[in-house]
Amino acid sequence: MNSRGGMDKLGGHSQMDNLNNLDWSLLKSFAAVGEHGSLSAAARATQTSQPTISRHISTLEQQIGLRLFDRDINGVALTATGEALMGHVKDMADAAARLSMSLDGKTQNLSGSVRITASRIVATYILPDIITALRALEPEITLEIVASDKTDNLLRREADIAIRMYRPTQSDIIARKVGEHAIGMFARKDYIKRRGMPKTLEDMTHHDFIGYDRDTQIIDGFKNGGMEVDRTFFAFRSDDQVLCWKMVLAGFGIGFNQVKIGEKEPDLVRVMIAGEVARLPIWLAAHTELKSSPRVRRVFDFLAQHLNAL
Amino acid sequence: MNSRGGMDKLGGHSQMDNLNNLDWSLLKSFAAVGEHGSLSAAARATQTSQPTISRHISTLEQQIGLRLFDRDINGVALTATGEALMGHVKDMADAAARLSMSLDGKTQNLSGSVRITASRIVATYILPDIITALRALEPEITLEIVASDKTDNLLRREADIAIRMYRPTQSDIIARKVGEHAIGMFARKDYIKRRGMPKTLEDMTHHDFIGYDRDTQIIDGFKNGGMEVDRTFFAFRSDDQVLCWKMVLAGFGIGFNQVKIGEKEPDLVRVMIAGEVARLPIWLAAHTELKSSPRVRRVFDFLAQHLNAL
DNA sequence: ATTATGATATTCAAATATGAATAGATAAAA
DNA sequence: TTTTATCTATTCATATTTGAATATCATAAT
Repeated sequence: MNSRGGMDKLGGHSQMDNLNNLDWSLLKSFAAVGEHGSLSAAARATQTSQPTISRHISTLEQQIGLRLFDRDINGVALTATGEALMGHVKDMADAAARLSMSLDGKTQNLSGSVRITASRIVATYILPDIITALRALEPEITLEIVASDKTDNLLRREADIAIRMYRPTQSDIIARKVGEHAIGMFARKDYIKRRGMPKTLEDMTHHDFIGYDRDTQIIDGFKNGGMEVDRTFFAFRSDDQVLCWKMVLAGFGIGFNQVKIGEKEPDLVRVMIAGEVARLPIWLAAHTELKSSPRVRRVFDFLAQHLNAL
Repeated sequence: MNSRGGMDKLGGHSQMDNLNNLDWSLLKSFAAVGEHGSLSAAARATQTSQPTISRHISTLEQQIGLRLFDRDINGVALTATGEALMGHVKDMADAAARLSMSLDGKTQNLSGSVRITASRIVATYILPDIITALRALEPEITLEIVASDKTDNLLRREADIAIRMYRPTQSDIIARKVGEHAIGMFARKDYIKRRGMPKTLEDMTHHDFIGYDRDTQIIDGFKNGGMEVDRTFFAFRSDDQVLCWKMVLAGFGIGFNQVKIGEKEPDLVRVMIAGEVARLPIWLAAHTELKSSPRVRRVFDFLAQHLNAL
């Protein structure tokens, strides 16, 4: 088209015309760059190429006559202007995500993919069996698991279904509590042989514990059991739950995990002092718009049923 | 690009990919068609061409696998699906409009155009003098007047500034009451010569009145003056205020208008029975995002000052 | 009957946008 | 130091998109 070129001619309201009639494709690229932090990442996310994104941003900046990003070699950073405008573009992206989800509910077939987000522990030790069973029943459904301990954004459809260990709070979300997992203490058999099996709370002070850095659930569990501990109580700390579990499997000391997971490991033995350390609720969450998608609903219900059975 | 073509191949989640990564240009066209009611009108509004819009809609429908519009020879009508999705697309359009307005505030020069919406009466009889004066002071500013008795949508930037005879209620709007206009009765001199000048409320029942069809302000004014009338009291009714005024100028009977306007007509004479018939407030309104636009602010303040002086 | 108007779909030459390849530049890793 | 991995910008042949022109149909006005 030649309308863009035509705007360049001199005239009182040429700029006004441009501002009022921006190309939404450029805005989409702008949103993607703002969200992913680099032109390349935005290109990957939008399934285009980096030169395309680069030109889109340049064109947009030229049309509005303002710089949106400071470029340097490491990537791009929003200018103050870009920051101010990003809010509006994000609103557009949110609406687009809702559209996409609503759309999904209108295609009345099961085939397609469903993206599930879960903590790395759950994704690694619990989901494989469940989704294998589901896949056998529903071969039309492709499953994708995002194993991440950060909170994914269901409102943006970073995932279709989230499995969480706390009550979801975002609005526009349907959530269902599907069960609870007991948390227990485990150690490798040879570690216990070497250091002895603790029988009382007092015994525990002579052992090496593996715990989480910022997550206070374990500490709270001890408190409920009648033992005051703080972060320094742990000989090893990390917020990477899988790493913590690997430390237990390596025989470093006593660590924590869901009872069902620990009991599956033949090399480990459960350390029982005062029953369960804690009980974690299991919540399933999905976006409201997706409740009419038969595919997502099928997976949601299946997960609810099987997580409950544990 | 070839990514669109690539989506057509068979595969479990080919559709999913499409839905999640829609082309925002197509959505813009969809929004425009939904808003303007025809492909051609949408093409005019988006400054593209009708074939482009037609293809955009077709492509979008093909990608999502659902029909959005029923076409017939008179134009297009949203399907149930289209209706459901239109809400989300409108959200995008609203966000885009806010972006555009916010953007306007960031270009720190006065040049550009400002669109003012006002009733046809105000646009015809009051604004010309004011904007002529403004234009002399600010030659960089281009002014555009949308003379319309329907309520324009400031949230969508159908206008930058609205002059209204009632308190604006939309949110995200800044409004300022800038004055009041007295409403009086006027008739052509030869009509009065022929039919006599009414002196009392009683006299008025022997005259032909020109009034509005649905607008009850005049009727309310009579009520306040102590005279109960209803719609049938008027010998001629129309909601087109300019047409009503033309009827007065043609000598059909006694009509209503702002005193300042009526007094300017040499052929007319004011009919005074119980003082003013009514007082109408004058409000100026603009979108909050525009308060930082120097151009719009300049016009807003100028209008406030000069409408107040009347 | 006839014309004028306004709607959408289709065709095709021309304008435009795209991505693979490449260059250049930095930071981290070996 | 060299290598590797990431960035962004640019080039250019190619694929895509665009709009003027046109066809076709329905309705309104003359």
